[in-house]
Amino acid sequence: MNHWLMKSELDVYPYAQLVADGQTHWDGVRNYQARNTMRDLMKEGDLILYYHSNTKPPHVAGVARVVREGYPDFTSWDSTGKYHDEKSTPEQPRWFMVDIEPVMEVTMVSLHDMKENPNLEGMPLLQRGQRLSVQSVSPEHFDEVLAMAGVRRDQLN
DNA sequence: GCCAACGTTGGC
DNA sequence: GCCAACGTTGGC
Repeated sequence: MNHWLMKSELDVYPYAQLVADGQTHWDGVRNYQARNTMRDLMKEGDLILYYHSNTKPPHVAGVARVVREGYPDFTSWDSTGKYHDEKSTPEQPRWFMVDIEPVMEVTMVSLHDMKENPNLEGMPLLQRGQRLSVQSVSPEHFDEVLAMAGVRRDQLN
C-alpha cells in the first residue's frame, strides 16, 4: 500500500466537509506532477494524510482513503466552471482526479510540530518551497504523524 | 501583506 | 531550446 498527503485550503474544502459528504472527487488539480500521481500511482485503499493549508497553523486534520482510482477530471471541460481548461476534452482529457473517503479525524498535527520532529526528517511536505498539493509519504512518516496525533495504524477503520 | 519557490507562457 | 516575465502557492 502507498501513502499520500493531500492539501486542501481550510476555507475551501475542510476535512469536516469530506466527513459530511461521505466521499468526494478531488477535482481542480492543475499541476502535472500531482496529476500524474493521481492518474498513475494512487490505488484503491491507499491511505492519505489530509492537510489543511492557508490556515494558522497549517496542519494535518485527518486520514482519508482512495476509493476510486484516477479518472478524467470532468470539471476541466465544463466551460462555465472555474476549473475549465479549453485544451481538455472528454476524448483527450488533460487532467485527472481520484475519489476519496474519510477514515478518521485526528487531533491536529501542526506543520510546526512536524518540523520539530526528527523522525520526520526528509518528509517532502517539510522541504523548503514545497508546493505540491498531492505528494507521497513514506509508511514510516505516515505512522509517525499518526503517532503525533495519538493514533495507531490498527485503530484506523 | 510580503515574498520565496517554482511552474507556465511565449518571444526569440 | 533558452530564459525573462508572470502567475500561483502557501508559510510567515
